[in-house]
Amino acid sequence: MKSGRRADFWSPASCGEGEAVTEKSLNTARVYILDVPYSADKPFDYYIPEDMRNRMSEGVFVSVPFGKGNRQMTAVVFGLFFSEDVSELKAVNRLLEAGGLKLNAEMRALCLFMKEHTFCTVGDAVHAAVPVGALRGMCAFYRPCGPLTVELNDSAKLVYAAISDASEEGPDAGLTGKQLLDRFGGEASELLSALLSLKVIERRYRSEEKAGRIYEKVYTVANGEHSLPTGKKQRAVYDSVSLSGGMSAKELSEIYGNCAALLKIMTERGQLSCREEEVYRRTFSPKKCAPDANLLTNEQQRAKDLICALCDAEMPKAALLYGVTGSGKTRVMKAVIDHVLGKGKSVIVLVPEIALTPQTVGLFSSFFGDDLAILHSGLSTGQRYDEWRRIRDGRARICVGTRSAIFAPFENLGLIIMDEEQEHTYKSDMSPRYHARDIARFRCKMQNAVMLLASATPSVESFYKAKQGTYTLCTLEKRYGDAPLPKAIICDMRGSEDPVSPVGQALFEELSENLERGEQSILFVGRRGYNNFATCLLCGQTLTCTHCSVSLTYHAFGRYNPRENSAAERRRNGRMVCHYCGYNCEVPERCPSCGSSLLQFVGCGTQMVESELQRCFPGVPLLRLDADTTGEKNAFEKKLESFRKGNEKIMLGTQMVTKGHDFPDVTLVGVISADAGLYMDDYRAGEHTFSLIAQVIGRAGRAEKPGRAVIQTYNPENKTLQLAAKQDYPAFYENEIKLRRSLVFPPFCDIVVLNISGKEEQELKQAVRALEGELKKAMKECSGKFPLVLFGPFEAPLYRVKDCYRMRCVLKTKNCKSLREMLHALMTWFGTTFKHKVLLSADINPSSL
DNA sequence: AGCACGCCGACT
DNA sequence: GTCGGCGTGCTC
Repeated sequence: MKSGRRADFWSPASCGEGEAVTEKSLNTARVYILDVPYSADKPFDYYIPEDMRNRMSEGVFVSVPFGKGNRQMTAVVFGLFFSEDVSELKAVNRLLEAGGLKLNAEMRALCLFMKEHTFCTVGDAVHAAVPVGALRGMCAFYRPCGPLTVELNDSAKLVYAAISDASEEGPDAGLTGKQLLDRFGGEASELLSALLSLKVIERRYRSEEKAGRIYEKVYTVANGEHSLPTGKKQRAVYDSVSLSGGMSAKELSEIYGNCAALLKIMTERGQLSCREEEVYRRTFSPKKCAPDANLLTNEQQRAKDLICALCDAEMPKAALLYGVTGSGKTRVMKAVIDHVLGKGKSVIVLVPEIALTPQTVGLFSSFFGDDLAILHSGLSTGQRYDEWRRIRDGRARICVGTRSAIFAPFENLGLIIMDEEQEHTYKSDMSPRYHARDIARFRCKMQNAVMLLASATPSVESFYKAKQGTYTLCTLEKRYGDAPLPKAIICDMRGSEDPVSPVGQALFEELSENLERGEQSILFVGRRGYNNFATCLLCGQTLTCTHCSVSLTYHAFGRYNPRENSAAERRRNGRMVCHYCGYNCEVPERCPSCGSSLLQFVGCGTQMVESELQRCFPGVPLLRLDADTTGEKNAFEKKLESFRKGNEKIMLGTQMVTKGHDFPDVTLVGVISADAGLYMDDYRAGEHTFSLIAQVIGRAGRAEKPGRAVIQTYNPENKTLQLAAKQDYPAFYENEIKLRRSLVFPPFCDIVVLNISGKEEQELKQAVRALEGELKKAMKECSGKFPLVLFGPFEAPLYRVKDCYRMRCVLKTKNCKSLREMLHALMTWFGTTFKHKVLLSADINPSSL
């Protein structure tokens, strides 16, 4: 372990790797137990039975007895050492060796780092870093130990026979405890332990079926001397096998039809030899194509050289590749990846969402073929496990994926790329609440690799670091082929002639023009569904979810005329849906709080825009892209492909339309309402809006044809919108950083959000009061050590979600060791005081407030 | 999280 | 005088 060993987690005297204690045998394991609550998440020491010592090493998984009831818990060995007195220690129960799962020094250090920085347990960190397929793959099964030597009674004989039969199938075959129970009922467990103690059968571990491995017969030309086959088909098969250096039975049958018998004969004759080889479930078919000349412009070449020089330094470095949309960031990235792979190192490429992986994968698989692995949460357990193992076993050298791919088990990382670095999806909002960027920095430090952030609209924090020189700044200013930036019009909707229509006059004219010219358009809508919400004109109440304190959104079943705005009409045509918990109900006829029938539907979502476009442009094929229409697998890619082919002339949708590949025929982009995110009570609202608008506009006119953009707003004088329309990031940044400095927001401080949630409102309030007291006490003790300002406690912006009430405290502070220690103590205290009735979580610099 | 220890109320 | 409530604290 290079670093990461801390006095608070390790007692320095007793932690010995290569220390003098190796003279004596390492009889003690220091482990972290998985699945314990935060307050019990600390190292525990266990005695290692002698017969286990030679197989024991740091990073292995073990099963240990824990607590008064000696429950069997899975644990990870973090240290091995010698103890004089082991009388107080319990013994490790068994080693969990199945699947060869082991956490190397880097991963162990990373888990401790995550514990310290995100206030999760080591177990949470391990679960984040290791795919479930590998973790839960510890499934016990029973096999006979050699020939039977003792007399058994009748029922024992039956059980033994069943186990023996099943084990014939292969080295990993046998019967599991559950299978035995199913077959022999309750007495099975007694018989089982009797047979085990007689050493008639043994217990072994293997991967569970679902995440297990798949094997295939692979044929190669036999080594020894042999006659060549004479038959025509045999000869053809033989030649194929010989030329390819090895083919699976499946591949051969695809070419030659059923040839199982033939293969068997040829193997028996000694012409071919057959071995079982593992096949990995792949998520895409790699197609390697001829290396592309990859000509870079001067500017791109300079950026590439700069980043490659960083990579060659073999030091932990970070760079920010900032380039306007269409400046060829991908080309630079590809060139740098080639350089790093050329040095024999591995690469991780992170993309912000699953929907974007197919594009990136498509692009990269054509370059890197089988060297590419994919990791994201959309894969099945088995697929993810297989891809993960391909990386670990050195069969893949580049990994593309979403946030969790940052844990790809490479041991010789040269480069980690984060595309669209500012995206909030890189921050996990479940425990462990890590930011992929922090994990990337940690891994780069451990492996002397380079972290490359890429974006057209970097986060203010990252750009600040680049300006400060913490990150090396590489700028791409020219658009590809010097294509001009789209001409953007800000359209004031306040004086709109038709206040009902979400499509203003300017946008309507531009759309008509584009349709006439046969060119494509993209419209961005802030929200899915139909209307934003329904309000009562009499009492002013808004229809809200019965489980969450959010307004319900009206979703129409099919076509709907926005002008027929009566509740009765809507009742027939749709339902009210909660976007947080999925709750849905009929449209009420009367206001639930005052009983009036004056329910008014306001705001607009994707469905409404779709209806309106159908009304404005009858017969024009439209493509709607939002979470409701991309439910099925691959729907997103299929729809994009269809649009690329020109099947539809107008595409409308949520965030999804803002990213993605270039559509050469798109010359017009419209933002239906740019105001949505502008005035949220989040200090990053401006940054999000800028990034979103700049990205949508960047979709227009990437090829020879110049692009236009229409931004509809009720705040035309807003500076962020004006700068976004001009794609002037530097000016936006200067503006924003001044604001952040004067109001003291990141990067000039760190923000900690303490979330307290519980099902019982009274208990929650009580816990919050206690927390406030404890916090103020801790603050007094810490005063002077680091800056700390407390805001709250107050109700969270979404006070109620899924029947859970949520309160929060916000701290403006500095993320330093003393702060983390204080929070650690606070979390431990809270956990033991309130148990699971009320939950406390700490989130440092959350993605949204 | 579980599980035990422990200190107060309603029963034999 | 005892059975059982769940508050508090520990788990190598």
